[in-house]
Amino acid sequence: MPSSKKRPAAASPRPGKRVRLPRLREQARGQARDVFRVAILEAAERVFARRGFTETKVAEIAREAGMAAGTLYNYFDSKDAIYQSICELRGQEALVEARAIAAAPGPAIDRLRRTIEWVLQHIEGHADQFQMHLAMRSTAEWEMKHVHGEAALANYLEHLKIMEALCAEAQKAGALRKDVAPADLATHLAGVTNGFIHAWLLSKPRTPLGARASLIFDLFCKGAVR
Amino acid sequence: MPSSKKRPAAASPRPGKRVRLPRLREQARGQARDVFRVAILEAAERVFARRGFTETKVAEIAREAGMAAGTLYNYFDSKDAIYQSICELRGQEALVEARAIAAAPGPAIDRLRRTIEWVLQHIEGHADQFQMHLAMRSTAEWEMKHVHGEAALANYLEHLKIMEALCAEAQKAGALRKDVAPADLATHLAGVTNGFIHAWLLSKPRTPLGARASLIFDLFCKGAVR
Amino acid sequence: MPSSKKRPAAASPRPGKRVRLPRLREQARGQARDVFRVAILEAAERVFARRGFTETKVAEIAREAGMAAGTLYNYFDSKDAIYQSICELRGQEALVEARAIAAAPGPAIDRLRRTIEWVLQHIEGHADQFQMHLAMRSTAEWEMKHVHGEAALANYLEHLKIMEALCAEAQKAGALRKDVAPADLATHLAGVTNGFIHAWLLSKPRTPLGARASLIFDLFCKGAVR
Amino acid sequence: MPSSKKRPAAASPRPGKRVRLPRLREQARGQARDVFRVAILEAAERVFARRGFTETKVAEIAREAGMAAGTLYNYFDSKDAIYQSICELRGQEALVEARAIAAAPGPAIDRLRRTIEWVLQHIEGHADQFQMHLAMRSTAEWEMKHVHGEAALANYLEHLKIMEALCAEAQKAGALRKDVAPADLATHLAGVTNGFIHAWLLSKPRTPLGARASLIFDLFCKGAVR
DNA sequence: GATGAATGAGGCTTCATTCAT
DNA sequence: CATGAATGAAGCCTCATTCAT
Repeated sequence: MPSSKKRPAAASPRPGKRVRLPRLREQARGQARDVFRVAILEAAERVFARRGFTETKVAEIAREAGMAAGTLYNYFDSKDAIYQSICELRGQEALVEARAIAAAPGPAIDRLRRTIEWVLQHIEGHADQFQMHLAMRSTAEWEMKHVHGEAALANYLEHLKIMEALCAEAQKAGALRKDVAPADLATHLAGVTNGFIHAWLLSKPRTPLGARASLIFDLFCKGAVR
Repeated sequence: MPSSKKRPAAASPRPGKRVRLPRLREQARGQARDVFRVAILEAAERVFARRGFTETKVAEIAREAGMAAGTLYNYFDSKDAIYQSICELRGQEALVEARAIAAAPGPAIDRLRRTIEWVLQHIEGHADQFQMHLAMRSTAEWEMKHVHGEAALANYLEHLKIMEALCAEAQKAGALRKDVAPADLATHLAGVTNGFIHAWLLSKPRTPLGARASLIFDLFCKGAVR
Repeated sequence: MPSSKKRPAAASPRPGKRVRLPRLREQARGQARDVFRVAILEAAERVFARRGFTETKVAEIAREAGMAAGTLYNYFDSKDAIYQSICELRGQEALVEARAIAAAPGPAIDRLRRTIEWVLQHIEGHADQFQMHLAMRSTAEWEMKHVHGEAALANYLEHLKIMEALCAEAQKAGALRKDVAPADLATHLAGVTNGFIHAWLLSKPRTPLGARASLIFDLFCKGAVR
Repeated sequence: MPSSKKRPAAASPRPGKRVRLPRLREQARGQARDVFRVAILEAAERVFARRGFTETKVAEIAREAGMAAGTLYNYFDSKDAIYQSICELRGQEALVEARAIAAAPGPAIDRLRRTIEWVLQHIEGHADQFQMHLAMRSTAEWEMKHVHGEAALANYLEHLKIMEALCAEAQKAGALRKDVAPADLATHLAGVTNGFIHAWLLSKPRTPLGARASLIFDLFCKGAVR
C-alpha cells in the first residue's frame, strides 16, 4: 500500500532542462556562505579582542555581526569552532605573506628585514585583532590540550621555521655569524621583535610601530654594545 | 616595598578585664591564617597551571588544598581574588630578587647579566607555574579591563623599569651604546630573553635553559652579525 | 466513512468572464496537493519509525520527502499535524478493512478469526510503521492530554467496538460462551493478539507472524488448559 | 620555595582520635543521599506520569521535589539518568516480588494465578506510575537504540522468563496443555493480562482491577468457547 | 508554490558562592 | 572555623517555524 516512492520528483520542470541550481547559482550560494562566514569571523574577532574568549557571549558576537544568535550555528558548529577558524584564517593569511616575502629574490638578510617590517606594519594595522592573537599564542602554550590554539601554535612554529631558513641562508651568504645555530638566530630575531611589539601594545599613546623596524633590525644585527 | 607588618604598641588592654586575644594568640592566629592562605595559593597555582583559569573549578582547588570548597571563602573572597593573589605573590617574590640583584655592587652590565641568569634559573625551576604566569601576562594585555592580571601587568612593567635603570647605568659606564634609549635596550633584552624562554617552553625534551644565558647575553650584546 | 468529495454543481460562472480555475484544473490541483500530502506522510512515517517522534527533525522529514523544509508547511500546519495525520490515515485504512471483514457474510466466529489473520498479515507487512503505531497508542495513553495520538486512541477504541460486536454476534450464534461480557471477550482477543505481536516485535530473527494466527485463535478459543 | 605540601592537615583534631567522619556519620550521610535520590525519583515519576518525558522540564521535577534545579545534579547526572533510574528501581521492585511468588511452594498453576493477582493489585495501587511504565516499555521497543528504556525492556523480558518457567512447571504437573510451547503460554497469559490492564486504564470511572483476576485467569485457562 | 536561511524562545546543565549545621 | 550540599543565575545550543526571494 504505502508504496515507498522515495521522491515524488517534486514538480520537476520541463524535461530537457535538467538539474537546476546549475553552477552559477550554486557558486553564488557558496560565495554568499563565505561572505557570511567572513562577516561572522570579523565580528567575533572584534568581540574576542575586547572581551577575551570566556567573557565573550555568543549572543554578543551575533549582535556585532548583526544577526540572530541561532544564525551563527548555520555557519559554525560552536563558539569554539569560530575561535579556531579565526586562528586558522589569520594564521594562514600571515603565513602566505611571510612565505611570499621569504621566496622573493634578493639577499636573505634583506628578506629577513622585510619580513620584520611587514610584521610590524601588519600588526600596526590590525592592532585589535593582534592583541587577541598574541594572547592566543600564549594561551595555546598554557592550555595546549584544549582545542583552542593548537592551530595558532602550529602557525607560530611555521613562522619560526621560515625565519630559521632565512637565517641559514643569510649565514651562508656571510651576512650573519656562523657560530650560532640558525634556529637560535630566528629565536633571537623573533624575540626582539616581539619585545618591541609588546612594548608598543602597552604604550599609552601608541607611537608608530613601523618606525621601529630600523631600530629592531639594528639591535638584532649589531647588538646593544657600542 | 615589602609592606612592614605594623605592630601597634597601642592601647594596652585594661588590666582586670581579661585580655581578649592577647598579642600572642592573635599573632598565632594571624600566622595560622597565613599558612592556610599560602597552602591555598600553592594548590591553586598547581591547578591553574595544568587546567588554565577557566577550566579550573574552585572545588578542584579545594581538593588539591585538602579542604572543603566553602573553607576557601574564609581566606579569599573569590576565585578571582585567589588568582590575583598568586600574581601578586609571585610577582613580589620575583621583584624582591630582581631588586636585590640590581642593587648589588659591581658593574651594571654584570648585574644585567646576572638578572637574566636568575630569571632563567627561576623559570627552569618553576616551569609549571611559569607557564601560568606567562599566560597571565598575555591575558593581562588582552583582557586588561578584567580584574585578572592587572597586578601581573604592573609587575612586568616594574621589571622593565629595573632593567631600564640598569641599562641606563651601563650606558653611562660605557658598556652599552648610547644611541639607543635605555627603555629600548631593556625592551631588547627582555625580548631576546623571552624569545628563548618561549622556545624552551615549546621544546619537547627540554634542554637546560640556564645554559642558554651566555648565548642570550652574547646575542643581546653583540648582535647577530659577525 | 470515506468522506465523499463534494462536487458543488453550484453557481456556474458567468459566461464572458474567463472562468478562473475551471473545474478540471481545480481538480488537478487538488489531486496534486494530495499527492504531496501523501508523499510527506509516507516520508514522515519512515522517519518517525526509525527515530521516534522527538528525535525526528522536520528537516529530516523534508529531506526524506525530497523537498525543502519550508514546503512542508504549505501542506501541514506543524510537525504535530503531520504526526496526527499519519495516525488518522493509517487508522482509517485499518478501520475500513476491519469494517469490511466484519460486514462480510458468514459465521461471526469466522469473521473474528479473519480479522485477526488480517491484522497479523498487515502488521507483518508494515512492521516498521507498526512499531510507530504501537508506540503511538501507548504514548496516547500516557500523554493523553497532548495533541498526539488522540486520534490513534479513538481508532483503537473503534477497533475494539467492532470486535465487541462480532463477539456478541458469535455469542448469539452459540460460538462463544455467554457468561462473559462481549466487551471482555474482545479485550481477551485483543490482548492475546497484542501479546503475540509484542513477542514477535521483540524476537530477533523474526519468525513469520501470520503463521501464529492459528495458535492465537486456538488459545483464545480453548484456553491454556488441556 | 613553594614547597609542595599537599595538605596542610587542615587543623587536625587531637591526635589519638583519627579519621573523623567515622562509620556512623558516613552511614547517615549515605542514607541521606538515598533519601534524596528516592525523593527525586518519586517526584520525577509523578511529573513524567502526567507530562511524558519530553514535556517534562527538569525545573518542574525540581519544583515537585521541593528543591532547586541545580540540586538535582548533585544526585543524578542528567534528566536521562533520572528516567533510567526510575525504570531500574521500579523494575527491580517488581522483579523481586515476582520472583518471590514464583519461588513460593504450591502448585505452579496457583503461583501463576497469584502472580497475575499481584500484578493487578500492584498496578491498581500505582496507576499513575504505571501509565509511565507502560509507555516506557513501548517506547523502549520503538526507540530501542536510545538510552531510555533498555533497562525497562530487559525487565519486561525477565518477567516473561519467570512466567515461562512457571508455565513449563505447570505443564509437567499436567495443569496446562502440552501441545503449546511454554513461551507461547506465557505470551498468552501476559497478553490477556495486558489487554485487561489496557482496558482498565482507558475506562473512565475505573472499576476495580483486582476483581478481574478471576475472569482473566478463567479466560486464560478455559478460553472463550463454552 | 518552492526554497532554505534566519529567527529566537526555551531547555539542560554548570559552577561560583552561600549558609545551616 | 570547617564543611559540603543547596542554590540559581546565566550560557550554549537546538530546532520548529517564518518569510523574503
